Amino acid sequence: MSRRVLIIEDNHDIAELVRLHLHDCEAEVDIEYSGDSGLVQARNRDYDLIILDLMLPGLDGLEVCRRLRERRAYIPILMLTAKSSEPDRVVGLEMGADDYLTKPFSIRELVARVRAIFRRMDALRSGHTEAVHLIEHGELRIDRDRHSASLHGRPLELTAREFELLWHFASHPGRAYRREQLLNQVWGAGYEGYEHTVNSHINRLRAKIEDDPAKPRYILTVWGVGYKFNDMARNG
Amino acid sequence: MSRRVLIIEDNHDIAELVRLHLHDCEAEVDIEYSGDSGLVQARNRDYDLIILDLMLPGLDGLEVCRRLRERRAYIPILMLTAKSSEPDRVVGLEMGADDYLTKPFSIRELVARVRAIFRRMDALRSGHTEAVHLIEHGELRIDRDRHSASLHGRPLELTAREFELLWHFASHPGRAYRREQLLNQVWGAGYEGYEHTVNSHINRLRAKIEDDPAKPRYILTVWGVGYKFNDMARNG
DNA sequence: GTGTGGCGTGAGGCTTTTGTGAACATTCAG
DNA sequence: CTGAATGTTCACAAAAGCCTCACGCCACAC
Repeated sequence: MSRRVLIIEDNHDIAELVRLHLHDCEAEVDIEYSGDSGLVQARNRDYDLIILDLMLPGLDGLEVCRRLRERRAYIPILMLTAKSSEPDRVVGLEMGADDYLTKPFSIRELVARVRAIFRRMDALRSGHTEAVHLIEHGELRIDRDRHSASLHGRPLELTAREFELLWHFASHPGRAYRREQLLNQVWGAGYEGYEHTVNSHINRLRAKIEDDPAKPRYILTVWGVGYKFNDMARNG
Repeated sequence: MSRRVLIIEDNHDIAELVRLHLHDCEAEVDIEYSGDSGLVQARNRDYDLIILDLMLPGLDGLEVCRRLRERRAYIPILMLTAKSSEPDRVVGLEMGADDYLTKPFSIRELVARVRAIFRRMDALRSGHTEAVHLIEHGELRIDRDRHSASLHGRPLELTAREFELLWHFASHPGRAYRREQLLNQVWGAGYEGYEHTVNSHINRLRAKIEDDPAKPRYILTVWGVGYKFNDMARNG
């Protein structure tokens, strides 16, 4: 559960159906049944996505969208509605929606579109620090231009994959990644393979950069989740 | 602001129609008529958007998408195709498309979707992307990205399940949950198990976050109902 | 062809987590 | 005060998750 989704939808069955399926993409889902409460909740917490019905009791869906867009922080909005005419779709998109899906909808397509939005957010978020070309953490130096790394001043013999993995971790110290995310972000979106593959590479990487691979100082295991790069200033 | 769009589409009429209308949103448009040349061109210049037909001479559209996605730089891709079935759409989106529009299409809707993509890229590029996944209640701090929590500044050693449970509670302070709800929302919909399991985890969680587990300040018991996160307690 | 290094997968063994049972404690109604 | 219902604590075995090592495949260089 690494994403947060808010569903604003007065039809309980649809809302529950969507919640159920979004669980599969590791999303934590809240539901609000009216426009007013939806707007309040959306402003109350930070969501990664809002799925918005247009015909709502209380505040109209378009109005909810407009008010959300007044704020600075950008939140993706997916409109899910029975208003299926072309002008409706255009208005919805112009009003600030990222995507527009009409009822009746295929739940699999909805999930696919939600995943597309998550993927994009991930890619752009991690691309943000891409301008940096040299990272130093304690005795560890990683140079993107030279595509090389060194520890205690001694060069490390890393393979391409190991380097990418290490770079990805070191670019976002402290942040925990699940194996699925790593496969997407280091191996490339749409990579089909076992999550166990990640273990293996972590294992080889640790053998090269950790003094004692059994007690790693750099790449830490987050049990039941995945791995993260240690950002605590713990020398030893 | 000038945008650069690449249209990869073998039907000259459609390509020209789209080019014509995208001029309205100040876009500079290139056209390639085959998959191979499209891929080369896409890698050759920096585009803000690629509009991709799927049924192409030479390299297949899906293959073009896949190869583009291998690269680190993220380019939005809008698939525009006659393949209109639900499985086709799902495959296209899973393959890395940002949007999927089927022929015949409304040119106004296409333009609206393109503008939505531009708007989003602008917003994300200007840095308003960071949804902070952090909750603080008094001395309790919970960080979703780091998948860690701390109390009085000291880190807590929580297991994955404990963390999810705490996060769920802290996300909705004051709200009481029945055990059945918690099993559904934290363990996942459709989880089969005893409600007593929740007790056990609450017990372990309290042992870690409460100064005196017998008199909890954070996670309170609601007799005959379940548990709730205390939203009153501020000072100890 | 042949050799080499990198990579993904499989299997076994180990550690941590978690669900469950049982005993004990608390609340509440009458 | 008593008893039933509900909640808490603790221990333990099963399950899940992780680490390691080794094997075979593939791409590339020679």
